Amino acid sequence: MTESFFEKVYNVVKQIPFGRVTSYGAIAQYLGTKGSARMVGWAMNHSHSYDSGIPAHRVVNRNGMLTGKHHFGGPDVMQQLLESEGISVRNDIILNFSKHFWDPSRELL
DNA sequence: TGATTGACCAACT
DNA sequence: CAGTTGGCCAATC
Repeated sequence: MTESFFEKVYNVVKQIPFGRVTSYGAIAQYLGTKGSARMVGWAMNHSHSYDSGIPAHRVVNRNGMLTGKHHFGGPDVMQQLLESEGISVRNDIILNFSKHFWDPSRELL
């Protein structure tokens, strides 16, 4: 397997169930490197260049805040996508974030 | 080729 | 309690 770190990130993000969200740090922790959470965000930034089918909108920061909403082509696109999956977003923050939170290292194995 | 940055997180001061 | 620093990996300057 010659998959790079960000390729693994894409692999995990694709496995996020519908109506669920996760955090950059959770993915990084699942990969075994919590410090590379920034890398996850970077990978998401170029996710469209690797595979357009990556639900990057399901990945937010630890606070459930839509930090990278501006990278979806619009400041409200990410929120609309999340609400479209039944996730309530208010003030760029996911409501009941813990409820929709999907931890790859816990649910996925 | 060395230095800087990046959609982060946790710990330390 | 708020601001700073360290850490991780890869890409860009």
